[in-house]
Amino acid sequence: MSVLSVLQERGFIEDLTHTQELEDYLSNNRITCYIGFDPTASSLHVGSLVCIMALAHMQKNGHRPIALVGGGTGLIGDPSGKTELRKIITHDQIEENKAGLRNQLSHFLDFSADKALLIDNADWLTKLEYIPFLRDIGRHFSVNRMIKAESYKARMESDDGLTFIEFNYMLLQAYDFMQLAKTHDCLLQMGGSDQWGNIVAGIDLVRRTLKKQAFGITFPLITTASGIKMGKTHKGAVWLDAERFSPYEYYQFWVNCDDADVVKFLKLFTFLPMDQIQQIENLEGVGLNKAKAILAYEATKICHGEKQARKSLEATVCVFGSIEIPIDLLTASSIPRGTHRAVKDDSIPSSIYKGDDVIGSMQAVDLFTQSGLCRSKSDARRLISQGGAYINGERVANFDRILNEKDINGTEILLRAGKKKYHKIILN
RNA sequence: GGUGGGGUUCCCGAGUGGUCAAAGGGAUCAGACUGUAAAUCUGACGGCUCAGCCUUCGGAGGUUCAAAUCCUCCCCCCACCA
Repeated sequence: MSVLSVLQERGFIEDLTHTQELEDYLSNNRITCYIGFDPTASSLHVGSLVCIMALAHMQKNGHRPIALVGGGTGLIGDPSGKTELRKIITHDQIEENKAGLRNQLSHFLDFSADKALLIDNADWLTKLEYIPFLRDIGRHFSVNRMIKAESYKARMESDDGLTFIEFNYMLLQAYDFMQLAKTHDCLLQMGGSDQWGNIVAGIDLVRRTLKKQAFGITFPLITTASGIKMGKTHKGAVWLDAERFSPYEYYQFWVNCDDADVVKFLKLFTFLPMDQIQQIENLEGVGLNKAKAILAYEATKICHGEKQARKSLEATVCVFGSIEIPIDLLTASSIPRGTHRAVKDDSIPSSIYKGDDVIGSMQAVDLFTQSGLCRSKSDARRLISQGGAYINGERVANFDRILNEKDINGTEILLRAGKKKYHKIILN
C-alpha cells in the first residue's frame, strides 16, 4: 500500500496533481517531499499538525520529508486565503523561532542520518538579486493568471487590497520548490489547501526551468464539527510547545473535542491502524468518551512522549473522576487498560505561597487572581458571584472571605474556576 | 498629488453634545441541563479600595458646565482620479 492510499484513507487529501503519475512515483521510488512552515511564532500549533503528521507518514513509509522553514518568506507574509496583511517580523525573531520549530518537529520526525531535513529558505532567498530574479524567474509568471488565482481572491476583493510584497509571495514559494528540486531532488510539495496556488506555481516553474515533472498534494482545512477552524481555545492557539501549553492542557484539548470529530481526529492525529478506528465509527454517547481518552492519550504521546501522556491521564482522572479503558477498544493504543482511579497528582498547575501570607489574611478574590485563574480582580469577583469558584470543591460564597485553616488540605489548597480549570496552592 | 469615505471596547458593527463603559451580533466566561460532548436556556463580559470612583471610542491639542460625538493639527486605511 502506498503512502498515497494511507493518506487518502486517513482523510489527509484535499486535492492532488497528476494522480496516476504521482501514485507511480510514490510507489516506485524513495522520494523526497517538503512542506513549508512559517516561523512567525516560536512554536507550532495544532493548526500545523495535519502537515506534520503527513510528513511523519511519509517518513514511516520510507520517504524523506523536508520541513522547510520560511526564514526568508516569513519576512514577507503569505497572503493566501487571508483577508488581512500579516505582520512582518524581524530576522532575530525568526532565528529564535526556528530553533523552537526544530525541537518540536523532532518529536514527530526522525532527523537522524538525514532521514528528515530541516532547511531554511533564507539560505537562498536572502541572497537573491532583484534584476536576475525578475529576468530568470519573473518571466515565467503571468500576472493575468496570478490575479485570477483563488489564493489572492479574498484579498483582491477586500477593501484592504493586496500589497506588491505579498503579491510576490507566490514567486518566492515557487522558487523554493525549484531550489529543493534542484538541490535535493525534491519533487513533491504538500501543504494546506490554501497553498494550492503556490504549489501549482512551483510545479510550473520546476517544469519550465528544470524540465522535470513535480507534484503537489494539499490537505483540507480541518474544522471542528461546529465549523470553526480547529485549534483555538480560550487560551488562544493550542501550541505544541510544552512550555506554552502544558501536556495536560494538550490532553484536555483533545478530550474536549466534539463527538462528531473523534473518528476524524483519530485518523488524522494518531497512528492507530485504520481497521481499528473503523470499528468504533458507530460508537455513540458516553462510550465515545473512552475513545476520546485514547485520542487524547495518543496525541499527547506523539507530541510530548508516553510519560507525559500517562501523567495527563492520571491528572485527568484525579480531576474528573475515574475512567475505565476496555481491553478491546483500539487495541493498538498503548494507553494503560483497566480502571484508572485518582492517585496523587502533580500535573495540576500550582504555585507556592507562604502560609502566613494566605491563611487569615488573603481574600478569596485575591487568591483566584494571583493564581492566574482569573485575569483581573473584577474577573475573580464576577466568577465568585456567579458561583463558579471553588476552594477544595466547595463553592465560594463571598468574594471577600478570608482564607482560614479549614481551607488547607494537608499543605495544599485546591482552587477551581468553572468546571475545568484548576490551580493548586502549596503552602510552606 | 487631488477628491471623497473611513479609523469605536477581543472581532464585526451602531452611536453625531448630556439619559454612553457606549445598541446589536459573534467570540469568550459562569450557572442550569449533560457525558469534561453538542444543542438549549439564564447571567456576565474595561479597571478598581465596586450601590461609588477611575481609564477608554486612531494621536495631540482646543471649545463647552458637559465630547466617541464640535473645532484645529497630525498619523493610518480605503475608493476614484492623476
